[in-house]
Amino acid sequence: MVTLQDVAHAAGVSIATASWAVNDNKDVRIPEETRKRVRRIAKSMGYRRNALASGLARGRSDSIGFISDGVATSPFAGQVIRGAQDEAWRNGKILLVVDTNGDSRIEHSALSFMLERQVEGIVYSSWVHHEVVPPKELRQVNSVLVNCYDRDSTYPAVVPDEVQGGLTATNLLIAAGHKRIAFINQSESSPASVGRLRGYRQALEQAQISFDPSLVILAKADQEGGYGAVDALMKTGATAVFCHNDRTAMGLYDALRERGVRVPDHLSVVGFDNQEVIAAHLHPGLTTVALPQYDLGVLGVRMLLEPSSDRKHSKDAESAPAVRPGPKDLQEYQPVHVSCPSVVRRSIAVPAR
Amino acid sequence: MVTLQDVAHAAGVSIATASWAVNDNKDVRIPEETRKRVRRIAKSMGYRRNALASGLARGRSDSIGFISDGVATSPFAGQVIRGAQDEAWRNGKILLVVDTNGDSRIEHSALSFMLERQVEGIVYSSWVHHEVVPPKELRQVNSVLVNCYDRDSTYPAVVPDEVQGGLTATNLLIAAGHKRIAFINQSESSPASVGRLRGYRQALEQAQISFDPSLVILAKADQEGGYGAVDALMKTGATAVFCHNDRTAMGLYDALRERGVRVPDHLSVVGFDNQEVIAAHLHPGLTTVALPQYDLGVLGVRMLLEPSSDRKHSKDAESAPAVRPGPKDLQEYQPVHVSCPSVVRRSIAVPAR
DNA sequence: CTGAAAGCGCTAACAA
DNA sequence: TTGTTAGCGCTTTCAG
Repeated sequence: MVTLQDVAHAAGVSIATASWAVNDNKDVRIPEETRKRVRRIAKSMGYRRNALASGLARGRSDSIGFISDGVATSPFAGQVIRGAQDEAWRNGKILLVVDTNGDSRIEHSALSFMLERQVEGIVYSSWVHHEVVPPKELRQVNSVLVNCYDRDSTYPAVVPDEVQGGLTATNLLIAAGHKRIAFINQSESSPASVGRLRGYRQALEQAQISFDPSLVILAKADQEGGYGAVDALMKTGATAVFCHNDRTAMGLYDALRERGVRVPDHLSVVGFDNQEVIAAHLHPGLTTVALPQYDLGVLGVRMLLEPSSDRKHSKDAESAPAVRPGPKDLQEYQPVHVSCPSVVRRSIAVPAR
Repeated sequence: MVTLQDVAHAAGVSIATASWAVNDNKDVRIPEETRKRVRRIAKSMGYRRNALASGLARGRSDSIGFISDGVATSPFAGQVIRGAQDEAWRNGKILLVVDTNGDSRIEHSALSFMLERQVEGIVYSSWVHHEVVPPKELRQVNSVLVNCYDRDSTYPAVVPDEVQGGLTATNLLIAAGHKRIAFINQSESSPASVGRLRGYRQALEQAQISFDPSLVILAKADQEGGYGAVDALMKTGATAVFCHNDRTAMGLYDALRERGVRVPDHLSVVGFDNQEVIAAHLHPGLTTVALPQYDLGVLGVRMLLEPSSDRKHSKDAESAPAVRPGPKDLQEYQPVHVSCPSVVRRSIAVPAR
């Protein structure tokens, strides 16, 4: 291994000068030619800076931790991680990734590992949008929650805008002229199910369509759920349906086909997630709303790297007068909601009649 | 930040003793009580070793690089990365992950980044099994190819056993009693398409069924390909079909349903990949062969960490007498083939007649 | 403009 | 058994 010392020696300059030349340090003026020469020699010798030594000396590691409870489990997380990586990259940082698989023991060791490695921040992410109680070690370093949030908003967080997403999806149907729109929602309560429902209702309201509770059907948020919801759905007499997610829509497609109901001629369908191997490949292609996974990743590390103080509001005694004392000096952050764009394909038509 | 020095000071021991105590070094005997005390004090002070300093001093980083051309693109890669991570973890190493998205510029910088960070090895992986020409920097460190291989086998590599997979898939059909088995293969030539075809033929041969070329249909390896292959398939009069992958099978399912052909009553189907959000959720559930993604990851880092010399064969002049000179001192490795297990669901039945 | 030198926090001889 | 100390490779004052 060739060190900076070797380079300096070979170039006949001091090690300090070599360092400056190699790092192209602007704060110090060394003749352009010397700089060039040193760099050339360094390259020819195959010099490569030792990031451990450099990091130690500078007190920074140029790395940031990324903790996820499931990269593998879902195609989703992959996009988040990619966004995070790209943004980190742009800032000269590298990602230390660990997938805890939801195991909190792994989570703790992962955190130690990262902290020992002097990460400059940690992105704590979940593959499903939900509330989490982050391990306390997270406080020891700058960190942000992605696709999840803590109850008291003591961490900055970035999540998809479920309400807007639900609104967008429903509007797609309304715009096509539908009035009787069913909603196969996730039976389990979650940010997604309540947010999307709210969006659905907002859209109806804005279109002056009165909300009919019998139009919302609860089901498990996967193919089996969608498949099983078909009877209830047919009974409603809806001309269109908003499915909680693409998997639900996929299951529904199957059931509809078995009944001879054609999409979109007999029934218009809109999904949610724009899920990789599914949405674009159903017959007909599924119109849906995309989860902004990549952007979540990007924003997550961006927030880490440039802690813009304008986004946070210190919880002062006036606005919340001793109602819930809580940890004294913790700030309260406004979660960032990233909007979910629509992706139009072929599953929507004007109503039959 | 509390350093080892602080701990030593607080405990009234030398810094060396503190180091030994904290790291539970067995090579040196220090009284159990001292050891305990130091560790207790360290913990109470919130001491955390600086991995940069420690790594620098020891000359190791306890980290390994993982380069992929697409974690995000495919649900597959997620599993590989998880396997790699778990195995690294077991050995006290952490993964530096970067997804190059197939961009060779990113690839080069990623390599530099990793090399600078003194990674102890690099796993170079691809989301689709194929031949690659790895960047030469890979030679500067211990590294292994995962789900890909280089032409001259100058790197250790671990790949799925496509032949065995194709054989297994076909045997599933044969075991159910099918004789006339079609194969919708990927039109593009790839390790998967040639391997699986070979497996298919081997299975037929072993079952004494003669190979009928008209039974193999070429199609794009996705839903659209499967969907479009239905006409050709029906013409063959096959009672069963082996699809190149699950996506193909999914598309085929759609087309069959539109024609009123029922799976498995009228036609038995077997896929390949056991793809996450698809295989288990089709109607009926798709019997398939699983790609051993997780194991590929595990084996990759394992091979990195314990370079077992029994797996490699130096290319000696006798066995290959000057035919292709090639880089003199490069070893030739035998790629490791990981077998693909079958996953039985409901898409296979005995032949109709 | 350039070099000497003092660390960064930790490990591992080498002494004691 | 424990402490002293010389680095690991690089950055960065501080003098020259």
